[in-house]
Amino acid sequence: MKQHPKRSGDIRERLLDAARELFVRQGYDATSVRDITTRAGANLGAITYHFGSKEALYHSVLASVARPLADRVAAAGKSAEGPLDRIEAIVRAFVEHVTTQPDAPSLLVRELPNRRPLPPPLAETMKRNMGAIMDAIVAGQRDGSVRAGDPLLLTLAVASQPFFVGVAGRVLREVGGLDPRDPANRERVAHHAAQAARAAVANPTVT
Amino acid sequence: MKQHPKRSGDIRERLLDAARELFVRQGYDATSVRDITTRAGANLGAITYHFGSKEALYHSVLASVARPLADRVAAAGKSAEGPLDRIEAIVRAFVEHVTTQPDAPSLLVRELPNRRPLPPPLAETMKRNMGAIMDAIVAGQRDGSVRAGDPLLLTLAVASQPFFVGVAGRVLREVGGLDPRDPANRERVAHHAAQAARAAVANPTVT
DNA sequence: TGACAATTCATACGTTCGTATCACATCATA
DNA sequence: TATGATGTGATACGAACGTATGAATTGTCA
Repeated sequence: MKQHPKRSGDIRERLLDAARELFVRQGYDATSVRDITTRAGANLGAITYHFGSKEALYHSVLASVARPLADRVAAAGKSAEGPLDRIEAIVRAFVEHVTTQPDAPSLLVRELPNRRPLPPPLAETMKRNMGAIMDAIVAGQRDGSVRAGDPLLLTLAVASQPFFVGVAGRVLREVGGLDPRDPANRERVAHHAAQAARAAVANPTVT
Repeated sequence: MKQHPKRSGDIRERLLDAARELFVRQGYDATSVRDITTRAGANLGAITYHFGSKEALYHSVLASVARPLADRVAAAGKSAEGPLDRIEAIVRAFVEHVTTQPDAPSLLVRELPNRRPLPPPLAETMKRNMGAIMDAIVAGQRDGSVRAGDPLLLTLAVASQPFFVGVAGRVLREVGGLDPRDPANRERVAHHAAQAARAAVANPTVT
């Protein structure tokens, strides 16, 4: 395991952690390399040394956050049998991931309105997640369990649920006094989002 | 109409417009007062003079963008009769507003992950919009047209639809080649989101 | 028209930013 | 233990930032 001559992974990891927390909370521009290195207990030059630049560190953070989410969603998409159950499983996995770790949607959501192209790790995750959902939608339309309509729009209707939960968790907390990170509530929120997603795309003439 | 001794509203308006466009596209931090004043054809000091500070200008922009959306949604919430129709009308109004003018969700979505309190204009609009939806939900639960469940979570399921359309318009365009700003598609997207929202909260035992 | 307030302008100030520089410490290997 | 690569540290640099300042201009009333 010791590829590096020294055990250099230490500060590198701490930089990644500190950067993730700060980027999530304040965004890229509002977070200075001094903020990050101070919080990581590292020297000012550490980011340049380990990552080359602030932006490269940012992309590393994105990758470290987005990849696990996409993996988990992809796994959920393969677990269940029927298309509707698959959709529900995907949404549940998404919500559970996102309520324990809202980093990915927070970061993604800051990038979406930008004009610039999405950073590659985010774009890839987005594609994988929406692809998993759309596959289930198309399969469901074939066997009649999902109602007719543009698969892309139906996918959006499904994806919006868990995504919004991740981003609007703060609203739930402030307006409704309901913290989706609390394990007691998490199951309820996940169940609810999954049900809503299922109902939104299920074929009414069958259900 | 001329409250101001001079017709000073000219540059002031241009500053608001330029700032809105840039804040939407790049966010607050990535937009400098020099960007704004240059684009508005104004002097560097114009923002300080007319608004006092960059942040005050930002809040003015937020108010000018968020207020019309909340007004439109509130009006839509009063137009229809039954709770489900009201929900559908709200979502339609929301989507139509947001596809022609995605500024409000773009700005809001950048603020949501922040730790700091929401800027007042955004918080107020958020409250008004979610309140309008929740009113309809509660009414629908009373008359049985909306299924049982936490009204807050059902509200979230509804609000996520139009909101996500506003934010993910870019994704629709890039992944699916479907531009929701195109009037031809707008109606389809609005209809679709409204249907999805209705299906997500409708009482299945009745429908 | 003359005077005064409102506005626009050019420019300066102090701060913070990301990165570069180069000296120093640490450790594996010979 | 000498050596050389790897990592860490203190500090410097130039650029960009938001705002302040005071002069020049503009427009409106007496």
